[in-house]
Amino acid sequence: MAQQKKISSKTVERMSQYRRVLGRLAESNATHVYSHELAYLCGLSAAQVRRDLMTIGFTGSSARGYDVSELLRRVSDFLGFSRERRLALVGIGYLGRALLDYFVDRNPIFRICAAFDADLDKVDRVIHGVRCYPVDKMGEILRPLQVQTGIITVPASAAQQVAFELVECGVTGLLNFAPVQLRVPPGVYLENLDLTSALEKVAYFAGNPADTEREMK
Amino acid sequence: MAQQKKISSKTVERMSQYRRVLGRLAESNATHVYSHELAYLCGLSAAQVRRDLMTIGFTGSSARGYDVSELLRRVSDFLGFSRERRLALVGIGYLGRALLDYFVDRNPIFRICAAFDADLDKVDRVIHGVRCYPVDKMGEILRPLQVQTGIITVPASAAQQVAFELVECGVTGLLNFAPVQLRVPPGVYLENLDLTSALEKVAYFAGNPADTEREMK
DNA sequence: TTCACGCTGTGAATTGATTCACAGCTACAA
DNA sequence: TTGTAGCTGTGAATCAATTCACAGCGTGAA
Ligand SMILES: NC(=O)c1ccc[n+]([C@@H]2O[C@H](COP(=O)([O-])OP(=O)(O)OC[C@H]3O[C@@H](n4cnc5c(N)ncnc54)[C@H](O)[C@@H]3O)[C@@H](O)[C@H]2O)c1
Ligand SMILES: NC(=O)c1ccc[n+]([C@@H]2O[C@H](COP(=O)([O-])OP(=O)(O)OC[C@H]3O[C@@H](n4cnc5c(N)ncnc54)[C@H](O)[C@@H]3O)[C@@H](O)[C@H]2O)c1
Repeated sequence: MAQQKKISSKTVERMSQYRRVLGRLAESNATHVYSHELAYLCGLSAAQVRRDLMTIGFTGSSARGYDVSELLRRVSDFLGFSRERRLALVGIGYLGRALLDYFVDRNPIFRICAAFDADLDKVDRVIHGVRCYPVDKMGEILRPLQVQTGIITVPASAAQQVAFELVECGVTGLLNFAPVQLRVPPGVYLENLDLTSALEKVAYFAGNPADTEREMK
Repeated sequence: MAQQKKISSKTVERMSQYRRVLGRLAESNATHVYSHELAYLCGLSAAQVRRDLMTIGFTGSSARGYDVSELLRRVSDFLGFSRERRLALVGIGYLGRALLDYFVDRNPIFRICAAFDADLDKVDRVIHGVRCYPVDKMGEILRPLQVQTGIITVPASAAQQVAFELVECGVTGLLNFAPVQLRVPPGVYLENLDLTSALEKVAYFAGNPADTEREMK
């Protein structure tokens, strides 16, 4: 079950994109895709796609390309869609609620199963279909469910404490939206999604068209 | 006023982070920072910080490090905080509202000045302090204000059309949250923020601790 | 049955980003 | 005044990601 080669985070991210467009292709009854088609739909190069599929050992046919449904299954397996994955969200503010609304019921085996907030007005009810608990119930709820992934949408001042508690509860992957650099023990994966930096970056290039050049990833 | 060397998008993103932590440092009355301190606060290496500051030609003192307020001013200038920047948001759903709530009034010279939606129930009022207009008023509103940056938070099915319209209105930088690969003409900067991929990536590494290894960027 | 086209799989090359490593400087201590 | 510890600025080295380029194959056409 061990991974032979190490998989880069970029590759995993692209797998998620492949999965999405393969889903659409499957819905439109396409049976095969060429690497250049998949690439186009994802905004990548054909060589990139072939390289990625190589890393998960998927192989296509030289004349017909890749079998859509087979590849979809393979990519889904790779991403862990074969067994249920449970996620938790902490911080039911504007952003937390947007995420709950979006992700709940979107995929039954990849689901946010609990939300937490320090504000007692927001807890002990169901928001967008997810049970909301006070933060001090975290361990009690998360441990038995073996939740592995946590989403942090609390203010920056509370984020480190929340991260620490989530890790204590057995979470090994964190998606952090708070604008602070969190410290996590080795073995815990941390991904920061910094909306402010992203926006300032876009504004920078919008205002400096000379730099935009070939910056179109 | 032209950029001599090309600036990478990664560097710009880090500039935004530097700006944030420099702001905090200034508030706490720190007068100087060493590259390794700034690096620690941003989760980067000291060499990286020095390299970045080199690209904007900022230079510190070998014994006291960098002057906080001077560097803050310099980085802010670099990012374009010296003149007002106007942004527009299209799609006043959950995510759009979260962004409006967060970015409005946070910085008066870097501001979302208009929001648009196709749903007539959502327009012609003020949400979180921002005027909301019907989509067909886009040109009329954006052109005179010289809005350069657009945020797209509409459903995937509408995103390409919205992107096209924004570009028509003179926008040269787009931050897209919709899970589709948009096509924009050369010279327009496009940044995709794909929350689903980000989440699936975290879930992947949460479930494959072996791969987490040195993946801690 | 044979041919030719256009695709895949993949080493090798390239490009880009990050880190190393160290010369040179500066403030402070003695 | 001199010594020194610890920092910056930066060329060179390394490491990571992407692209090139092409051998080899499978399919459909003739
Ligand atoms: N909304 C955005 O567009 C946006 C943009 C950039 C960054 N962010 C960051 O994302 C995070 C969330 O943003 P938001 O707009 O949803 O904020 P918000 O203020 O609307 O929500 C924060 C929520 O966290 C809860 N909370 C506070 N302390 C807590 C604790 N210790 N434990 C559990 N819950 C706690 C609050 O009760 C609140 O419900 C913030 O860190 C913010 O800086 C948001
Ligand atoms: N909310 C999340 O957490 C999340 C996660 C992943 C991806 N996304 C993506 O972000 C985007 C926005 O998500 P959301 O949850 O806010 O969606 P939402 O459905 O709550 O809001 C979409 C808004 O866009 C408006 N709209 C629809 N067509 C339009 C058009 N042609 N012109 C202008 N406005 C139009 C709708 O009236 C609505 O107000 C979607 O593309 C979604 O896939 C959101």
